[in-house]
Amino acid sequence: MARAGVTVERLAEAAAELADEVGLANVTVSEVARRFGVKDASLYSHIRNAHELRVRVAVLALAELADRGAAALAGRAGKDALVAFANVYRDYAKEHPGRYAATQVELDPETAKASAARRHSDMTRAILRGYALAEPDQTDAVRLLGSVFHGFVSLEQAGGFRHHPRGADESWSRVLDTLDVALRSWPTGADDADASRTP
Amino acid sequence: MARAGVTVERLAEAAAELADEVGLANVTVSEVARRFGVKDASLYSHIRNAHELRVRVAVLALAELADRGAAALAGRAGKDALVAFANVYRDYAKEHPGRYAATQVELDPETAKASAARRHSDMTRAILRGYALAEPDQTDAVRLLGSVFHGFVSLEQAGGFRHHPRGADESWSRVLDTLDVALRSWPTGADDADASRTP
DNA sequence: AGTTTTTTCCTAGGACTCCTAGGTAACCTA
DNA sequence: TAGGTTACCTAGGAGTCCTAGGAAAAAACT
Repeated sequence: MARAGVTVERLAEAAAELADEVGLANVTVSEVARRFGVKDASLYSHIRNAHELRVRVAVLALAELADRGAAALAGRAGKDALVAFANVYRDYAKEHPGRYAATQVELDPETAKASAARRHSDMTRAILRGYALAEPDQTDAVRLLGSVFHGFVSLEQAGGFRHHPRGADESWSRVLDTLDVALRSWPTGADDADASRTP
Repeated sequence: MARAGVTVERLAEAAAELADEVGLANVTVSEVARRFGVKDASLYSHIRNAHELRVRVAVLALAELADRGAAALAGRAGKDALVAFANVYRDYAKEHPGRYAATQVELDPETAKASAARRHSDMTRAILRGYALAEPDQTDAVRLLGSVFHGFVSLEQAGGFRHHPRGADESWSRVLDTLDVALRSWPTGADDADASRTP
Protein backbone atom coordinates (compact mmCIF):
# COMPACT_ATOMS: atom_id res chain seq x y z
CA MET A 1 0.00 0.00 0.00
CA ALA A 2 1.23 3.47 -0.87
CA ARG A 3 2.52 5.67 1.93
CA ALA A 4 0.63 8.70 3.09
CA GLY A 5 3.66 10.98 3.13
CA VAL A 6 3.36 12.13 6.69
CA THR A 7 5.99 14.56 7.92
CA VAL A 8 6.13 16.56 11.10
CA GLU A 9 5.57 19.73 9.10
CA ARG A 10 2.40 18.43 7.45
CA LEU A 11 1.35 17.07 10.81
CA ALA A 12 1.70 20.44 12.47
CA GLU A 13 -0.16 22.09 9.64
CA ALA A 14 -3.05 19.64 9.88
CA ALA A 15 -3.15 19.97 13.65
CA ALA A 16 -3.25 23.76 13.32
CA GLU A 17 -6.13 23.56 10.88
CA LEU A 18 -7.95 21.22 13.23
CA ALA A 19 -7.29 23.53 16.17
CA ASP A 20 -8.90 26.41 14.33
CA GLU A 21 -11.95 24.27 13.64
CA VAL A 22 -12.56 22.58 16.97
CA GLY A 23 -10.33 24.36 19.46
CA LEU A 24 -6.86 23.47 20.61
CA ALA A 25 -8.10 21.31 23.47
CA ASN A 26 -9.90 19.05 21.01
CA VAL A 27 -6.92 18.46 18.78
CA THR A 28 -6.44 14.74 18.97
CA VAL A 29 -3.82 12.40 17.57
CA SER A 30 -6.57 10.11 16.32
CA GLU A 31 -8.32 12.83 14.36
CA VAL A 32 -5.15 14.10 12.77
CA ALA A 33 -4.26 10.54 11.79
CA ARG A 34 -7.74 10.14 10.32
CA ARG A 35 -7.18 13.18 8.13
CA PHE A 36 -4.08 11.55 6.73
CA GLY A 37 -5.89 8.28 6.14
CA VAL A 38 -3.61 6.58 8.59
CA LYS A 39 -3.95 4.77 11.92
CA ASP A 40 -3.29 6.80 15.04
CA ALA A 41 -0.46 4.52 16.15
CA SER A 42 1.41 5.40 12.97
CA LEU A 43 1.87 8.99 14.03
CA TYR A 44 4.02 8.02 16.97
CA SER A 45 7.00 7.49 14.67
CA HIS A 46 6.79 11.22 13.90
CA ILE A 47 5.83 12.71 17.25
CA ARG A 48 6.47 11.62 20.80
CA ASN A 49 3.01 12.22 22.18
CA ALA A 50 -0.14 14.30 21.89
CA HIS A 51 1.42 17.21 23.72
CA GLU A 52 4.11 17.56 21.10
CA LEU A 53 1.38 17.98 18.52
CA ARG A 54 0.11 21.04 20.36
CA VAL A 55 3.60 22.36 20.90
CA ARG A 56 4.21 22.15 17.16
CA VAL A 57 1.04 24.11 16.55
CA ALA A 58 2.35 26.72 18.97
CA VAL A 59 5.68 27.01 17.19
CA LEU A 60 3.92 27.23 13.84
CA ALA A 61 1.57 29.93 15.05
CA LEU A 62 4.35 31.92 16.67
CA ALA A 63 6.26 31.90 13.37
CA GLU A 64 3.25 32.86 11.26
CA LEU A 65 2.39 35.64 13.63
CA ALA A 66 5.96 36.92 13.61
CA ASP A 67 5.98 36.95 9.82
CA ARG A 68 2.82 38.97 9.69
CA GLY A 69 4.13 41.30 12.33
CA ALA A 70 7.32 41.91 10.40
CA ALA A 71 5.36 42.63 7.25
CA ALA A 72 3.13 45.08 9.09
CA LEU A 73 6.06 46.86 10.65
CA ALA A 74 7.95 47.37 7.40
CA GLY A 75 8.04 51.06 6.54
CA ARG A 76 6.07 52.15 9.58
CA ALA A 77 7.03 53.97 12.75
CA GLY A 78 5.51 55.50 15.85
CA LYS A 79 1.81 55.15 16.41
CA ASP A 80 1.37 53.92 12.87
CA ALA A 81 3.59 50.95 13.64
CA LEU A 82 1.92 50.38 16.98
CA VAL A 83 -1.55 50.19 15.47
CA ALA A 84 -0.51 48.03 12.54
CA PHE A 85 1.28 45.57 14.79
CA ALA A 86 -1.57 45.42 17.26
CA ASN A 87 -4.03 44.71 14.49
CA VAL A 88 -1.91 41.84 13.29
CA TYR A 89 -2.44 40.16 16.64
CA ARG A 90 -6.12 40.78 16.77
CA ASP A 91 -6.78 39.79 13.19
CA TYR A 92 -4.74 36.65 13.50
CA ALA A 93 -6.62 35.62 16.61
CA LYS A 94 -9.92 36.16 14.85
CA GLU A 95 -8.81 34.29 11.75
CA HIS A 96 -7.04 31.46 13.57
CA PRO A 97 -8.45 31.09 17.08
CA GLY A 98 -6.96 27.65 17.62
CA ARG A 99 -3.52 28.65 16.46
CA TYR A 100 -3.68 31.78 18.59
CA ALA A 101 -4.65 29.78 21.65
CA ALA A 102 -1.66 27.55 21.02
CA THR A 103 0.49 30.64 21.32
CA GLN A 104 -0.08 30.48 25.06
CA VAL A 105 1.08 26.94 25.74
CA GLU A 106 4.18 26.79 27.88
CA LEU A 107 7.26 25.83 25.92
CA ASP A 108 10.28 24.18 27.45
CA PRO A 109 13.36 26.43 27.31
CA GLU A 110 14.96 24.85 24.24
CA THR A 111 11.76 24.91 22.20
CA ALA A 112 11.11 28.46 23.28
CA LYS A 113 14.57 29.49 22.18
CA ALA A 114 14.16 27.86 18.78
CA SER A 115 10.74 29.47 18.36
CA ALA A 116 9.85 32.89 17.05
CA ALA A 117 9.11 34.11 20.58
CA ARG A 118 12.25 36.22 20.54
CA ARG A 119 11.27 37.84 17.25
CA HIS A 120 8.05 38.99 18.89
CA SER A 121 9.73 40.85 21.71
CA ASP A 122 12.28 42.25 19.26
CA MET A 123 9.53 43.62 17.08
CA THR A 124 7.76 45.12 20.04
CA ARG A 125 11.03 46.78 20.96
CA ALA A 126 11.28 48.10 17.43
CA ILE A 127 7.92 49.78 17.84
CA LEU A 128 9.20 51.50 20.94
CA ARG A 129 11.96 53.16 18.95
CA GLY A 130 9.30 55.72 18.10
CA TYR A 131 9.03 56.50 21.79
CA ALA A 132 12.28 57.37 23.50
CA LEU A 133 12.51 54.80 26.27
CA ALA A 134 15.68 53.55 27.92
CA GLU A 135 16.07 50.32 29.83
CA PRO A 136 14.51 49.06 31.99
CA ASP A 137 11.50 51.13 31.02
CA GLN A 138 11.70 49.67 27.56
CA THR A 139 11.26 46.15 28.84
CA ASP A 140 8.39 47.28 31.01
CA ALA A 141 6.79 48.88 27.99
CA VAL A 142 7.28 45.72 25.93
CA ARG A 143 5.45 43.83 28.63
CA LEU A 144 2.71 46.39 28.79
CA LEU A 145 2.11 46.17 25.07
CA GLY A 146 2.15 42.40 25.10
CA SER A 147 -0.27 42.38 28.01
CA VAL A 148 -2.73 44.73 26.36
CA PHE A 149 -2.63 42.96 23.01
CA HIS A 150 -3.04 39.52 24.44
CA GLY A 151 -5.41 40.54 27.17
CA PHE A 152 -7.80 42.35 24.90
CA VAL A 153 -7.80 39.64 22.26
CA SER A 154 -8.22 36.97 24.87
CA LEU A 155 -11.10 38.66 26.66
CA GLU A 156 -12.80 39.46 23.38
CA GLN A 157 -12.51 35.85 22.26
CA ALA A 158 -13.88 34.58 25.55
CA GLY A 159 -16.94 36.73 24.94
CA GLY A 160 -16.15 39.19 27.69
CA PHE A 161 -17.20 42.19 25.62
CA ARG A 162 -20.47 40.83 24.35
CA HIS A 163 -22.66 41.90 27.24
CA HIS A 164 -22.41 45.58 26.46
CA PRO A 165 -23.53 47.60 23.43
CA ARG A 166 -20.19 49.38 23.02
CA GLY A 167 -18.46 47.79 20.03
CA ALA A 168 -15.18 46.02 20.56
CA ASP A 169 -13.67 47.75 17.53
CA GLU A 170 -14.25 51.18 19.00
CA SER A 171 -12.82 50.18 22.35
CA TRP A 172 -9.85 48.65 20.62
CA SER A 173 -8.92 51.75 18.70
CA ARG A 174 -9.44 53.84 21.82
CA VAL A 175 -7.20 51.55 23.80
CA LEU A 176 -4.49 51.94 21.18
CA ASP A 177 -4.86 55.71 21.32
CA THR A 178 -4.41 55.55 25.05
CA LEU A 179 -1.40 53.30 24.71
CA ASP A 180 0.18 55.75 22.33
CA VAL A 181 -0.32 58.61 24.74
CA ALA A 182 0.91 56.51 27.65
CA LEU A 183 4.12 55.61 25.86
CA ARG A 184 4.78 59.22 25.05
CA SER A 185 4.22 60.37 28.60
CA TRP A 186 5.88 57.37 30.22
CA PRO A 187 6.37 57.99 33.95
CA THR A 188 10.13 58.38 33.96
CA GLY A 189 11.59 58.32 37.45
CA ALA A 190 10.04 58.18 40.89
CA ASP A 191 6.55 59.29 40.04
CA ASP A 192 4.59 59.05 43.23
CA ALA A 193 1.90 61.58 42.58
CA ASP A 194 -1.07 60.46 44.61
CA ALA A 195 -4.02 60.14 42.30
CA SER A 196 -6.51 59.58 45.09
CA ARG A 197 -6.64 63.35 45.49
CA THR A 198 -7.42 63.98 41.85
CA PRO A 199 -11.31 63.94 42.02
CA MET B 1 -23.22 1.42 52.51
CA ALA B 2 -23.09 4.99 53.75
CA ARG B 3 -23.35 7.80 51.22
CA ALA B 4 -20.42 10.00 50.41
CA GLY B 5 -22.38 13.22 50.71
CA VAL B 6 -21.63 14.58 47.28
CA THR B 7 -23.17 17.92 46.41
CA VAL B 8 -22.53 20.17 43.46
CA GLU B 9 -20.90 22.68 45.78
CA ARG B 10 -18.45 20.17 47.21
CA LEU B 11 -17.90 18.89 43.70
CA ALA B 12 -16.98 22.31 42.42
CA GLU B 13 -14.71 22.86 45.38
CA ALA B 14 -12.88 19.58 44.80
CA ALA B 15 -12.60 20.26 41.09
CA ALA B 16 -11.16 23.69 41.83
CA GLU B 17 -8.59 22.22 44.16
CA LEU B 18 -7.68 19.64 41.54
CA ALA B 19 -7.43 22.34 38.89
CA ASP B 20 -4.91 24.23 41.00
CA GLU B 21 -2.86 21.08 41.37
CA VAL B 22 -2.82 19.65 37.86
CA GLY B 23 -4.22 22.36 35.62
CA LEU B 24 -7.75 22.92 34.48
CA ALA B 25 -7.32 20.79 31.37
CA ASN B 26 -6.51 17.78 33.52
CA VAL B 27 -9.55 18.07 35.72
CA THR B 28 -11.34 14.82 35.14
CA VAL B 29 -14.63 13.43 36.34
CA SER B 30 -12.93 10.19 37.27
CA GLU B 31 -10.33 11.86 39.47
CA VAL B 32 -12.88 14.01 41.26
CA ALA B 33 -14.99 10.90 41.86
CA ARG B 34 -11.93 9.12 43.18
CA ARG B 35 -11.40 11.89 45.72
CA PHE B 36 -14.90 11.34 47.01
CA GLY B 37 -14.41 7.60 47.17
CA VAL B 38 -17.11 7.12 44.61
CA LYS B 39 -17.37 5.69 41.09
CA ASP B 40 -17.20 8.15 38.24
CA ALA B 41 -20.63 7.21 36.96
CA SER B 42 -22.11 8.34 40.26
CA LEU B 43 -21.23 11.95 39.61
CA TYR B 44 -23.52 12.15 36.63
CA SER B 45 -26.55 12.49 38.90
CA HIS B 46 -25.04 15.77 40.09
CA ILE B 47 -23.52 17.16 36.91
CA ARG B 48 -24.47 16.77 33.26
CA ASN B 49 -20.99 16.24 31.89
CA ALA B 50 -17.31 16.98 32.35
CA HIS B 51 -17.68 20.44 30.88
CA GLU B 52 -20.10 21.45 33.59
CA LEU B 53 -17.45 20.56 36.13
CA ARG B 54 -15.13 23.15 34.61
CA VAL B 55 -17.91 25.70 34.31
CA ARG B 56 -18.62 25.31 38.00
CA VAL B 57 -14.97 25.93 38.76
CA ALA B 58 -15.22 29.07 36.67
CA VAL B 59 -18.25 30.33 38.54
CA LEU B 60 -16.60 29.55 41.86
CA ALA B 61 -13.40 31.34 40.90
CA LEU B 62 -15.25 34.36 39.58
CA ALA B 63 -17.11 34.66 42.87
CA GLU B 64 -14.01 34.25 45.03
CA LEU B 65 -12.15 36.77 42.95
CA ALA B 66 -15.03 39.24 43.17
CA ASP B 67 -15.11 38.87 46.94
CA ARG B 68 -11.43 39.60 47.23
CA GLY B 69 -11.77 42.51 44.88
CA ALA B 70 -14.56 44.01 46.92
CA ALA B 71 -12.52 43.65 50.09
CA ALA B 72 -9.53 45.32 48.48
CA LEU B 73 -11.60 48.19 47.18
CA ALA B 74 -13.22 49.00 50.50
CA GLY B 75 -11.99 52.34 51.75
CA ARG B 76 -9.70 52.98 48.81
CA ALA B 77 -9.89 55.33 45.87
CA GLY B 78 -7.85 56.54 42.91
CA LYS B 79 -4.52 54.93 42.24
CA ASP B 80 -4.62 53.27 45.61
CA ALA B 81 -7.74 51.39 44.58
CA LEU B 82 -6.34 50.61 41.16
CA VAL B 83 -3.21 49.03 42.56
CA ALA B 84 -5.01 47.10 45.27
CA PHE B 85 -7.52 45.69 42.82
CA ALA B 86 -4.87 44.80 40.28
CA ASN B 87 -2.88 42.95 42.90
CA VAL B 88 -5.92 40.94 43.85
CA TYR B 89 -5.97 39.52 40.33
CA ARG B 90 -2.30 38.80 40.18
CA ASP B 91 -2.12 37.28 43.64
CA TYR B 92 -5.15 35.13 43.04
CA ALA B 93 -3.71 33.83 39.78
CA LYS B 94 -0.47 32.95 41.53
CA GLU B 95 -2.24 31.31 44.42
CA HIS B 96 -4.86 29.50 42.34
CA PRO B 97 -3.62 29.03 38.79
CA GLY B 98 -6.22 26.44 37.89
CA ARG B 99 -9.11 28.47 39.23
CA TYR B 100 -7.79 31.53 37.47
CA ALA B 101 -7.53 29.67 34.18
CA ALA B 102 -11.15 28.61 34.62
CA THR B 103 -12.03 32.28 34.72
CA GLN B 104 -11.50 32.34 30.97
CA VAL B 105 -13.85 29.54 29.94
CA GLU B 106 -16.74 30.75 27.85
CA LEU B 107 -20.00 30.78 29.78
CA ASP B 108 -23.37 30.50 28.15
CA PRO B 109 -25.44 33.68 28.59
CA GLU B 110 -27.57 32.44 31.51
CA THR B 111 -24.59 31.14 33.48
CA ALA B 112 -22.68 34.31 32.76
CA LYS B 113 -25.56 36.38 34.04
CA ALA B 114 -25.83 34.34 37.23
CA SER B 115 -22.07 34.57 37.75
CA ALA B 116 -20.04 37.29 39.40
CA ALA B 117 -18.84 38.53 36.00
CA ARG B 118 -21.00 41.60 36.36
CA ARG B 119 -19.58 42.40 39.77
CA HIS B 120 -16.13 42.48 38.20
CA SER B 121 -16.98 45.12 35.63
CA ASP B 122 -18.90 47.06 38.27
CA MET B 123 -15.88 47.11 40.52
CA THR B 124 -13.63 48.17 37.68
CA ARG B 125 -16.08 50.99 37.02
CA ALA B 126 -15.89 51.92 40.67
CA ILE B 127 -12.14 52.31 40.38
CA LEU B 128 -12.66 54.68 37.50
CA ARG B 129 -14.66 57.00 39.70
CA GLY B 130 -11.30 58.34 40.75
CA TYR B 131 -10.67 59.36 37.17
CA ALA B 132 -13.38 61.51 35.61
CA LEU B 133 -14.46 59.49 32.60
CA ALA B 134 -17.84 59.66 30.91
CA GLU B 135 -19.34 57.02 28.65
CA PRO B 136 -18.31 55.52 26.33
CA ASP B 137 -14.77 56.24 27.48
CA GLN B 138 -15.53 54.60 30.76
CA THR B 139 -16.37 51.30 29.10
CA ASP B 140 -13.24 51.54 27.00
CA ALA B 141 -11.23 52.14 30.14
CA VAL B 142 -12.86 49.17 31.86
CA ARG B 143 -11.79 47.04 28.95
CA LEU B 144 -8.28 48.44 28.99
CA LEU B 145 -7.89 47.63 32.66
CA GLY B 146 -9.29 44.15 32.21
CA SER B 147 -6.96 43.56 29.28
CA VAL B 148 -3.87 44.68 31.13
CA PHE B 149 -4.66 42.73 34.27
CA HIS B 150 -5.51 39.54 32.48
CA GLY B 151 -2.87 39.94 29.81
CA PHE B 152 -0.03 40.50 32.24
CA VAL B 153 -1.04 37.71 34.56
CA SER B 154 -1.58 35.36 31.67
CA LEU B 155 1.77 36.07 30.03
CA GLU B 156 3.56 35.88 33.34
CA GLN B 157 1.99 32.52 34.08
CA ALA B 158 2.87 31.19 30.64
CA GLY B 159 6.47 32.01 31.42
CA GLY B 160 6.68 34.87 28.96
CA PHE B 161 8.70 37.05 31.33
CA ARG B 162 11.22 34.47 32.40
CA HIS B 163 13.70 34.98 29.61
CA HIS B 164 14.80 38.41 30.75
CA PRO B 165 16.50 39.56 33.94
CA ARG B 166 14.01 42.35 34.61
CA GLY B 167 11.77 41.20 37.43
CA ALA B 168 8.08 40.78 36.79
CA ASP B 169 7.25 42.61 40.03
CA GLU B 170 9.05 45.75 38.92
CA SER B 171 7.41 45.69 35.50
CA TRP B 172 4.05 45.16 37.11
CA SER B 173 4.27 48.16 39.39
CA ARG B 174 5.58 50.24 36.49
CA VAL B 175 2.70 49.12 34.31
CA LEU B 176 0.27 50.19 37.01
CA ASP B 177 1.96 53.58 37.27
CA THR B 178 1.56 53.97 33.54
CA LEU B 179 -2.06 52.92 33.70
CA ASP B 180 -2.71 55.52 36.36
CA VAL B 181 -1.15 58.25 34.25
CA ALA B 182 -3.00 57.06 31.16
CA LEU B 183 -6.35 57.18 32.92
CA ARG B 184 -5.69 60.69 34.14
CA SER B 185 -4.68 61.93 30.71
CA TRP B 186 -7.28 59.91 28.82
CA PRO B 187 -7.45 61.06 25.20
CA THR B 188 -10.81 62.77 25.30
CA GLY B 189 -12.09 63.61 21.84
CA ALA B 190 -10.56 63.24 18.39
CA ASP B 191 -6.95 62.94 19.32
CA ASP B 192 -5.14 62.28 16.09
CA ALA B 193 -1.71 63.58 16.95
CA ASP B 194 0.75 61.66 14.82
CA ALA B 195 3.33 60.12 17.11
CA SER B 196 5.63 59.13 14.30
CA ARG B 197 6.93 62.69 14.27
CA THR B 198 7.65 62.78 17.99
CA PRO B 199 11.34 61.76 18.40
C1' DA C 1 -44.49 3.00 62.20
C1' DG C 2 -45.00 1.52 57.80
C1' DT C 3 -45.23 2.66 52.99
C1' DT C 4 -44.14 5.18 49.04
C1' DT C 5 -41.18 8.25 46.58
C1' DT C 6 -36.97 10.33 45.65
C1' DT C 7 -32.20 10.49 45.58
C1' DT C 8 -27.71 8.52 45.70
C1' DC C 9 -24.81 5.26 44.52
C1' DC C 10 -23.73 0.87 42.14
C1' DT C 11 -22.32 -2.47 38.11
C1' DA C 12 -21.93 -3.21 33.27
C1' DG C 13 -20.58 -1.80 29.14
C1' DG C 14 -19.81 0.90 24.65
C1' DA C 15 -17.18 4.43 22.33
C1' DC C 16 -13.20 7.00 22.19
C1' DT C 17 -8.29 8.50 23.09
C1' DC C 18 -3.37 7.70 24.21
C1' DC C 19 0.37 5.01 23.74
C1' DT C 20 3.48 0.59 23.46
C1' DA C 21 5.10 -3.64 21.24
C1' DG C 22 6.20 -6.11 17.62
C1' DG C 23 5.53 -7.19 12.70
C1' DT C 24 5.33 -6.26 7.53
C1' DA C 25 5.97 -3.77 3.47
C1' DA C 26 7.73 0.14 0.97
C1' DC C 27 11.62 2.89 -0.14
C1' DC C 28 16.81 4.04 -0.11
C1' DT C 29 21.49 2.89 -0.55
C1' DA C 30 25.66 0.13 -1.31
C1' DT D 1 19.95 -6.77 -6.09
C1' DA D 2 20.71 -7.53 -1.16
C1' DG D 3 20.54 -5.06 3.18
C1' DG D 4 19.08 -1.58 5.95
C1' DT D 5 16.05 2.02 7.26
C1' DT D 6 11.71 4.01 7.69
C1' DA D 7 6.65 4.29 7.37
C1' DC D 8 2.92 2.03 8.23
C1' DC D 9 0.22 -1.88 10.14
C1' DT D 10 -2.46 -4.91 13.81
C1' DA D 11 -3.26 -5.97 18.57
C1' DG D 12 -4.09 -4.60 22.89
C1' DG D 13 -3.90 -2.34 27.65
C1' DA D 14 -5.12 1.59 30.34
C1' DG D 15 -7.82 5.59 31.05
C1' DT D 16 -11.78 8.76 30.28
C1' DC D 17 -16.64 9.98 29.18
C1' DC D 18 -21.10 8.80 29.43
C1' DT D 19 -25.61 5.84 29.33
C1' DA D 20 -28.72 2.32 31.12
C1' DG D 21 -30.76 -0.03 34.50
C1' DG D 22 -30.74 -1.72 39.29
C1' DA D 23 -30.27 -1.54 44.53
C1' DA D 24 -30.16 0.72 48.75
C1' DA D 25 -30.30 4.76 51.62
C1' DA D 26 -32.77 8.84 52.87
C1' DA D 27 -36.85 11.66 52.81
C1' DA D 28 -41.76 12.30 52.52
C1' DC D 29 -46.17 10.96 53.23
C1' DT D 30 -49.81 8.40 55.08
